Amino acid sequence: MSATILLVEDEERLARFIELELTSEGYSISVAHDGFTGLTMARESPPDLLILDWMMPGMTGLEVCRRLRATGSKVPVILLTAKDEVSDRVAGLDAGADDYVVKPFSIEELLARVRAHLRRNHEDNPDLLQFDDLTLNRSSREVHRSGRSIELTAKEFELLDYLISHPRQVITRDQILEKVWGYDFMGDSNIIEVYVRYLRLKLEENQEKRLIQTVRGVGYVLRE
Amino acid sequence: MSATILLVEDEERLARFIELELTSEGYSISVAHDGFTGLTMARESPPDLLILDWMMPGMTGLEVCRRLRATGSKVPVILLTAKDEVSDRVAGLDAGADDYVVKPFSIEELLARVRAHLRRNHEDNPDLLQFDDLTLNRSSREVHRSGRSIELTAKEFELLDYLISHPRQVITRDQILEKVWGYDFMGDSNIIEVYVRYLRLKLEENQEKRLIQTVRGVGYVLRE
DNA sequence: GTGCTGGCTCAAAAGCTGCTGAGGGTTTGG
DNA sequence: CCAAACCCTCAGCAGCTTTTGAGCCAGCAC
Repeated sequence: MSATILLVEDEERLARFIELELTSEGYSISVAHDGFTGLTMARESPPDLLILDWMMPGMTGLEVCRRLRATGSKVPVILLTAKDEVSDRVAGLDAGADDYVVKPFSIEELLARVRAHLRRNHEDNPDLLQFDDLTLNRSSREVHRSGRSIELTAKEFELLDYLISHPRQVITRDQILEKVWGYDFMGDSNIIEVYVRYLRLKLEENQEKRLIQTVRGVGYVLRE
Repeated sequence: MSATILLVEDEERLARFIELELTSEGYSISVAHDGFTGLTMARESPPDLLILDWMMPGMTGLEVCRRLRATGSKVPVILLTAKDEVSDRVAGLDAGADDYVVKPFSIEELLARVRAHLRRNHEDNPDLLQFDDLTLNRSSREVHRSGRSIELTAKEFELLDYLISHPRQVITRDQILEKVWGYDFMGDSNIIEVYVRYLRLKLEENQEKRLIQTVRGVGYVLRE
C-alpha cells in the first residue's frame, strides 16, 4: 500500500509538476489549490504527509498548519516557501511544520525530504519488515534469515510479525495473547512458550544467534 | 527535567558558541570534538537530540549518523553543513538525518529546529526516563548507568521505575509497598531493604556515587 | 557508655517461570 | 479416507527470583 500525500499549492503549473513527480515515485497524491480546501481535505481523509505552499491567497499554508495542529493532527508537514528570511523559517517551524523547502528547489531535494518524513511515520505499517539478518514479508508471507527461506505456520507467522514490528521493545505475555490469540486465556496455558520455542527452533536452525530473547517475568523481545 | 543535547563539532570556537546559546536556552549540552568520540558518547548516554557537523576529520557526521541508525537509534539528528549542493542534502536525509542546517546559519534558525525536533520526539517517546547518569527505558526495559548496561529482575525494575519517575521526591515505605508489591504487608518484612540493596549493588558496581538515598524513618529518595 | 530503633547484610528456603518432550484432538489436502 | 500438518495441553525439571529470618551495625536519646 503506497503512502498518500496531500499537496496544497495555488500555482497550477508547479502543482502539476510536483504531482507528476510524486506519482511517478509511486505515491498516491491528491491536490488542493487553496488553503481552505486543503484544510478540509486534510481533515476528511488525513494523508500520510502534507506538502503546503506557504503563500496562498486566502488561507496561507502556515495557517492551515496551525489549525491542523490545533486539532491534534500529527501528520508530517513540509512547507514550500519563497521566503528565505530567518524570521519566517522560525515562524514556520514553531507553528508546527516539520520541515520546509525554499523555492526554487530541485525536485530531488523535495523527494529526499518526503522520503525522510515518510520513513519516520510510515514505519508503522510497511510490508517488508526487517531486523538484523531476518526479514518478514507481509504480502508474500515469506520469512528469510541470512538468505535461507523459512517456512512458518500461521500462528508462528503472526507471532513473529508482532515481534518484528516492535523491534527492541519488550512485549508482554498479555499483549501477545491479546494480539495473536485474540482472547484472554482462562486458567494457565504455556502456549506462548511453546510457540516461541517453535520459532526459535526454526530461526536458529544453524546455530545462528538468538534474536527472540526472554525477559523473565514480563515477556519477550526481539534483540541482538 | 531539561532536554539533553549532544553536539559534535570539530571547530572549537563554533562549538563553544553553540554550546553557550543552547545552555542559555535551558538545555543540557555535552560536546564532542570528533566523530568517534561523538558516536561513543551518543551510545553510552543517548541524548534527546544530536547535532552533528558533517565535515570532520576522521569519522564524518554522516557516518556517525549512519552507524547510530544501524543500531536502531531513533534520536533526532540535525546535520550542520557548509555544503549547499542538492546531492549532499539528499545523501544526508537518506542516511537517516532528520534535518540539516547550512552554514553559515543564524543561531535563531538552529534554535527553532531544535525546538521543533524536541517537541516531536518528546511526544512519541515518553518512555525514556533519566536521572543523572542513569537511564531507564520502559519499552525496551533497559537500564544504563554511565554507558554500561545493567540487568535487572522484574521487581528490581519496578522499584527503580517508581523511584526514577519521582526524582528528588522522598517515597515512603508504604508507598513503595503499595506500588511495587501491591498490598499492605502484614507483620514486618525487610523486603524493601533487600531490594534497595540489590539495586545499589548493581547501580554502584564501579564505585559510582550513591543515587538511592535512605531517609531514615521515612523511606528512600533518588538524589545526587 | 547503654539501650533502643531502624536499616543493612547475608545466605538459605520457598516459590515461580520458562523450557522441553511427548502426545492428543482437529483441520487440511491428496 | 488417510496421512500429514497444525494447534494446543500437560507434566517434569532446572534455574532464577523472591521472600524470609537471624544477626549485625549506625545513629540517636538518655
